[in-house]
Amino acid sequence: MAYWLLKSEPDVFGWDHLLAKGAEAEEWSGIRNYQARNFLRAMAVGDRAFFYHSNIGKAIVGVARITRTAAPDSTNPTWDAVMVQADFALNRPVTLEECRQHPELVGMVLVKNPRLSVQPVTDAEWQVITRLGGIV
DNA sequence: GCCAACGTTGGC
DNA sequence: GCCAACGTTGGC
Repeated sequence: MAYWLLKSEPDVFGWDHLLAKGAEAEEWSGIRNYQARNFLRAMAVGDRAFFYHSNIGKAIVGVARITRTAAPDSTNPTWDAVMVQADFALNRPVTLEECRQHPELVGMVLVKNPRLSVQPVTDAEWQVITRLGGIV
């Protein structure tokens, strides 16, 4: 199983919105960047993804699960989208600032390239962040 | 194929 | 609201 990080602007589509969908999956559409698209295509059903809030909060707030591999984006079929479902909330948000400060997280893509909207997360980074945030 | 110009993103 | 960083576009 691979780990990922998905960015969202909470005032557009936030973690609460995904949580509210419960067992219903949401199409992760709107990705218009080749690097991000390639990561979407590398996703497998069952992979986990951190849910990151940019602009407001600037923190990892929850864990989502990939429920469908990449397929044409319904809003623009020349691009791809996966389906995601809320999995667990974190006990507390793990902020970008914390990732910057943490010696094991300074190499994160989130820290090095915060603009990339779909990112890979290493096993080690995943363990550190879930330990920091705590799984509910 | 290079690179300058432009647009977008996101942290501050 | 500003600006730095990055990606994309288009002229050459």
